[in-house]
Amino acid sequence: MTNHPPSRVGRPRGSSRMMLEEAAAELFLEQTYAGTTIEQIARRAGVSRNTFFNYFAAKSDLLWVEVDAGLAGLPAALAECAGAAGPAEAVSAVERALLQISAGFGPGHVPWALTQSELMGTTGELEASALSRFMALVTLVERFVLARTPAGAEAALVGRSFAMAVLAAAAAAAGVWARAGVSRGPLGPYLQAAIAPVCSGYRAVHAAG
Amino acid sequence: MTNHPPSRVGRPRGSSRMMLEEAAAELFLEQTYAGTTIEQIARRAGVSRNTFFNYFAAKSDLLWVEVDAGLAGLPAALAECAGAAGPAEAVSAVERALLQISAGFGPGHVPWALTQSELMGTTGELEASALSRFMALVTLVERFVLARTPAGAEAALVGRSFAMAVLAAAAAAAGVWARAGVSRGPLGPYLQAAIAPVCSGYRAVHAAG
DNA sequence: AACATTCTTGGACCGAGTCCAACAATTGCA
DNA sequence: TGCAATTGTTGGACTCGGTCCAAGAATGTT
Repeated sequence: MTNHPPSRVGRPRGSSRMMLEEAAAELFLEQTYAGTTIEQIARRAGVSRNTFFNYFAAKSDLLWVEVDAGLAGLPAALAECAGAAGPAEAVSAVERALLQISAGFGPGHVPWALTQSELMGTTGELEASALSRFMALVTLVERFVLARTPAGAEAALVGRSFAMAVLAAAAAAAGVWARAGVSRGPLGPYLQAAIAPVCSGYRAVHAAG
Repeated sequence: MTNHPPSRVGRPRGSSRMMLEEAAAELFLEQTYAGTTIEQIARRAGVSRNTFFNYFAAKSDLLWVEVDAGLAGLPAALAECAGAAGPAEAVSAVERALLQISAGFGPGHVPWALTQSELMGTTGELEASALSRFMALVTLVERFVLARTPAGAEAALVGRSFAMAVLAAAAAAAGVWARAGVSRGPLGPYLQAAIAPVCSGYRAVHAAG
């Protein structure tokens, strides 16, 4: 990725990023997310508070490192299905792409954002960070579908509502999966059960329309 | 509601609440939401900053007064359809209840939260307030549906994902409607087109399952 | 009049996030 | 070897949303 050939001008970055993530993980376990301040995280990582903002734009970003990494594959997964011609095929492509992404999440490591989601509502930062990620995915999916939908009176509305509905269902699946405890298997089946009805519903609309 | 018979003990409230709303409305028009501080709102309303928090728990509450008022009717609208027996009927009841609520939103007054929704992402408070409201509705709808669903392996997952999907589609409809400009008619048709596919998709699952 | 109750207010405080100006560490070039 | 240019790090000051508390103001009750 950002694998600069070892010669780069300027002062090299410290090994701070991973240390910040680890320090945060420890502190979140000890004190919960809301109970730890950026100052504490930075200090435990042996770094100044300002350096923290050099690596993360917001405290809440720490909760989403794993999720963001997994979701970064969505554009590529969608591009693989770029051949999809009509709107119904586009819906199916989105369905497949989401399932493919979910394969990256095993029962072992559950992202912070999901485990601490029960504390959502107390802080508000969590909600904010969650929704901003959600909306980014929405525009991605929406664009993919609209590019494969003939223009029509309701095309924009249906495209956007499908994007939001299918991603909301996916989020629901992730939440239930995370709360399922140790017995949870892979995320895939949860996701499948959650989004299939949405997808088939919108496929029917496109087939009829 | 809080219609105390005129005699009540203690110092009476000033007429502050409406003045705060009006002051905020003016300032949001002049300076946008993010550009105005609570201090300014309070001062224009002729009230101290602390008094503001006596009426609103957060600055973002000001964006949702109309929406909250409209959405307050959802429990009642659902209760009207409480006779619904099975899960498929419950889905239809939710669909009807949402449409009934939407009748309260005409083309004239569009809530602040929707008009300023394009600025979402800059502040974060907006996202947080939006998601917390969304999740409140989710648990409402989820409970309504689950109470009418026979227990089963996937019942919880399907119930929650339906709730989130249908409300996400509804939110999409509200967003598109708000952005439609002066030519927008009533919200109802938008909502109808957005949530119908979701509802029919989940109805099919329940009919088959 | 004294009192309980409720609203209002000022002030102090916290934490997230921004901005800026200094400083440190490195590469590249004379 | 020394001198830029570049980039990361740091401290400090600042803004703003939100919380907390203690004092005061305005009412009803006894």
